[in-house]
Amino acid sequence: MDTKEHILAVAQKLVQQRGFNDFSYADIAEEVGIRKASLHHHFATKAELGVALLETYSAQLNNELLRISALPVKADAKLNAYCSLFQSSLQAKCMCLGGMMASDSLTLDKAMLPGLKHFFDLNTEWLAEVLAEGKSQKLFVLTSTAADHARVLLAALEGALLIARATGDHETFDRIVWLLIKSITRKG
Amino acid sequence: MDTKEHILAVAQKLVQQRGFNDFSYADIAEEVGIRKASLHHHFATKAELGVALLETYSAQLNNELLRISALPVKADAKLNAYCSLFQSSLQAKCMCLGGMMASDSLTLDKAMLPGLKHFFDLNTEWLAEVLAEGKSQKLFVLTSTAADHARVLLAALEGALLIARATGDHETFDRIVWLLIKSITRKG
DNA sequence: GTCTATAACGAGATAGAC
DNA sequence: GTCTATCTCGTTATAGAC
Repeated sequence: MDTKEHILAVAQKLVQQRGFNDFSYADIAEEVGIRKASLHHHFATKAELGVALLETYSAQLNNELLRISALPVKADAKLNAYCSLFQSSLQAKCMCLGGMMASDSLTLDKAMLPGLKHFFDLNTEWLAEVLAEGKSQKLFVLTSTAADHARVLLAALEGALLIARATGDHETFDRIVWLLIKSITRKG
Repeated sequence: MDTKEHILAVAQKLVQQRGFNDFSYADIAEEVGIRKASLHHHFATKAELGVALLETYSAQLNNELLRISALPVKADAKLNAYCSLFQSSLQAKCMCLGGMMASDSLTLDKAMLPGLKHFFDLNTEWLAEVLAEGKSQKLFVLTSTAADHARVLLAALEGALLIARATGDHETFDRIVWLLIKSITRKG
């Protein structure tokens, strides 16, 4: 891993833990093992770093979604795998980077906002596909469009992660995920 | 309104817009019309201010919930009124103070965490009551306990507010609320 | 590409006069 | 209860040597 990737990895973790405005170049520099002035060679401004973080995070998500889509399983298992991504984040006491950036949205450089919107679109579009797949496999029963159910799922998972991480109540998170899946699963 | 209340009102709005760590005593002082040193007379430290903010926000919510509970309407209308609280927040480009504090949770003074947990409990307990009421009125069909559905509703509303405020997509927020309510509403 | 050094600013907090 | 003045520290960012 080269220095630029190392910086991005460290900064990503810091955003997910503290938020975009609550860590400094000094924090990154210490963990990467270089001086903070050197960071500006790779990312001239913090806004530039933020844009790059959103890009790489969306790319990481896309890789995960492609991996899940390629699994030789039905749609219900794919949805479970997607929810597991949030569960893993909670176990690491990390918020989703997109959700964290969203909470900071009013203070972010405007250059970061398109990348943020793109991240949420990536999630809902993939979810809508999996929901439609599950519907045609007679696994899911949807009471509205797949796109609407995708929006509800993403919002509920982001919210559940947000709350559970703050309260430390992992059981509540698991119950929310369970009920979300159950509520669209065909009975019997 | 005395000075202390004025400070709390201004600080609350700033938290809901920017987060607890992204505004300063200088911001409050300017809007209240006093010097920032004077703020320390009312709230010696920012953590003290944070604890007070959570207390007053929970008290405000409690007043709203009591008002809604006292309305001469059925449970479905009460649930609608609750969702409208989030809708109003979105229109003001404000996050829920609890949700915002939750995103900052790893950086908050530990004295603030019990008040934060209490805020979420207040929401879910009231929601569970209204859901149980609606079930006995044959308005709602629940596939799990009222408490579980309450958790899903709160998480989804917090998440929907978080995302919609960042993307500017108010229509998506409305569709999420509509589907959440529809999914527990008895058909016919 | 990394370094030392520093600029320029804003943060929370305190002392002490009025 | 509010003020002026100040302290100490941390922030992003830049200049210029190596």
